[in-house]
Amino acid sequence: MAQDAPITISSLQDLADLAGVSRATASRALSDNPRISQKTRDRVQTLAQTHGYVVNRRARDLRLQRTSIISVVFMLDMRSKQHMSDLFFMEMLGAIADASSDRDYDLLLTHSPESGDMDAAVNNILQRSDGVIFVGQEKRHQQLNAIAERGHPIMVWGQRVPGKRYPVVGSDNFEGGRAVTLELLDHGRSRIAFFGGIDNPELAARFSGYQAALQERGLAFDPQLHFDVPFSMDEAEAAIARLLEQRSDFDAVVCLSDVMAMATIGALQGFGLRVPEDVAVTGYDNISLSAFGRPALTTVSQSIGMAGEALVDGLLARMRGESVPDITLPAQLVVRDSSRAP
Amino acid sequence: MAQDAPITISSLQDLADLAGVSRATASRALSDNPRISQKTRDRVQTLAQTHGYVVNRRARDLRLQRTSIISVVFMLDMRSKQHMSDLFFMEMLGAIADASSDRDYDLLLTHSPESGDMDAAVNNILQRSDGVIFVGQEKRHQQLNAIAERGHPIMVWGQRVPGKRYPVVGSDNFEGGRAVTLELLDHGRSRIAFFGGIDNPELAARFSGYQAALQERGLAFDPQLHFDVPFSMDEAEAAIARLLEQRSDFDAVVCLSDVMAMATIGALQGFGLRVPEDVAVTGYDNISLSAFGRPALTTVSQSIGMAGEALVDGLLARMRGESVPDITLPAQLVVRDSSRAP
DNA sequence: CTCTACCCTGCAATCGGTTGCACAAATAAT
DNA sequence: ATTATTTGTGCAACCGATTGCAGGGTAGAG
Repeated sequence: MAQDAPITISSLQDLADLAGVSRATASRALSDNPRISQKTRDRVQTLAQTHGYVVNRRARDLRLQRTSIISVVFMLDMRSKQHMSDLFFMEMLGAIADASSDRDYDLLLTHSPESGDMDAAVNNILQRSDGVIFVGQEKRHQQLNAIAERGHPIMVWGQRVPGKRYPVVGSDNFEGGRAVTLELLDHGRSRIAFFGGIDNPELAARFSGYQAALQERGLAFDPQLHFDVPFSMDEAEAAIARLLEQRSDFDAVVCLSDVMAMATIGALQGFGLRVPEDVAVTGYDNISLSAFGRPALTTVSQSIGMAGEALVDGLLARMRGESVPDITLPAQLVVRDSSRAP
Repeated sequence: MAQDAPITISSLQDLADLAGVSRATASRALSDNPRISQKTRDRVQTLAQTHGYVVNRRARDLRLQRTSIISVVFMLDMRSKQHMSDLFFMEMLGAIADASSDRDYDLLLTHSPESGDMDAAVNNILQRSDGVIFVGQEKRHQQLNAIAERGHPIMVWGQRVPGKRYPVVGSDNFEGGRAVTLELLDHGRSRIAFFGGIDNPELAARFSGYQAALQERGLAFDPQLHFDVPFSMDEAEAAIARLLEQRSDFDAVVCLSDVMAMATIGALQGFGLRVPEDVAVTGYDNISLSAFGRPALTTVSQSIGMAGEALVDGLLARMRGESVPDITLPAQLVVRDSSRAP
């Protein structure tokens, strides 16, 4: 502590010189290689500490044939306009960023893959990073399979779909859809509409849960009560407004996302209907804003923090060549005012 | 096209062999070095094209003593709980990500710097990247100055403060605060409260704009009408609720963020007041959700896309050693229902 | 006192590029 | 025809690490 370093020490060679050993020994000492005597290891490590030396990652990566970078690709279907601005994606990004940072990997955030040249884009990404996490599988199931079969380490946030060749982390969408529907059914609602497209596996699973809940309580599913509402808020609100002019013979709405639920509440109120007195509304995702709408939103919470860790850990395992089991995280019902009994 | 490559070509050496030149020549040919004959350049480049060869970034970076990485640090003050979940930050992140990706730089997203060890964290970050973009200066002005003086390339999203030694990109917070206040004043409001802490330069500038607007219309500023509301929604709503029990002798509220405005509207409605009939409310940031609340939010739009580009371009210029002027982007008033005339 | 065994440490190649300098071939000048 | 100049390539060092293999020291056995 007392002897402050007169020279700056920026390379392994400098450190080795200072310790009076060779570069090789210094390298081994830093990585606690047992071939180096304990005494030497301690000395080198202490020296590194006090002089604030850290290994140059790029050089190490070059030698070790890797990048220490994980890419994240958000599979946003442009058609459905489920934009980055959807808070759920942002919170997921935060979770993945934290998890990868903890494990000493950098995060490469890639812009949404365009329609056609997905393959080229993916190749580019794979060159720049050691592995890729895809958030959402949308309708790209085939492409994901192709990438996985080419031997590239990937993990996918999404739903287990038959015939998939890649490991998946997802939340229990079926159970989530079921739970939220049962909550409504068991609190006096009986004509429950379902808002949202079900053209990707995750959403389809929530829809199945919704149908299952109806069946469990002895109600028949009425196809008339399912509406394919777009994800983006402006389109959603317009679509719902249009819908309300035609019919409003329901006393509850299950929405596919919190954002959509907020749009729905807006449209309903604009139409003179009270929430939850006239119509109960539920969302999905439990984004941080959902507690503060008027009324506060009943929703389903996905374990985003755990998801981030599972995705990153899974990817690291894949990179080591291990096989990774699918993981289904619990979906937890969060009951708030918007689904109160009428 | 016809002659498909039998061998995979993954290194510059491979490419050189294929072209029948040395590694050095191949390297120069790819970078259009005039010392290499046009004929050779074309041949090598075509070969690289058809075989899908791209240079290994890490190797090049190692040689060129750089990283091709830009770090982004969100200066979130933990005390004020202005969390990542605030959409404004997320949208800013997206803009920076797009801009840096366009310029062929990767983005390193770093977790919020903890209270004390900021210096260590920053050093670490600087080792990993060529430059840093700080979003928000909070009360870290001194630290930013110190970093800039050490010669590290940085750019800051924030407010021009006296004595700063780093280039800043920011929006016209004074004008934004002024415009939104004038809008209220000119539409029948006279007792206008201001919600939010002003303990960082950006927020202070909005507050100044608010005061200036009052003065322009001949009204005195009443300190009683300024409330230091926390940024996080739950705390904000609670604080506002508490406040309303004490006094409600105002007919409008200027809020420091859209999120805060939504909390305010919630609290007001919960208190039986109508928005905008009884109290008008305005936000700031124009996040994508703000158009869909009930009522839709009057707010101030910051040019986030331009900001991302300006920050990245500025940083690249700093990295080249150029000096960079401060940039103030326009703040644009967006009028919606929440500020309609009573 | 010499020989074998074991423990540490260092030499040097390698990862995949970039670039100063030298050199050979082609062209121009005398 | 010989020398000076330009032009196009290649050699080899370098960026900062990791690691197989070989060699120097020391200790224990004979």
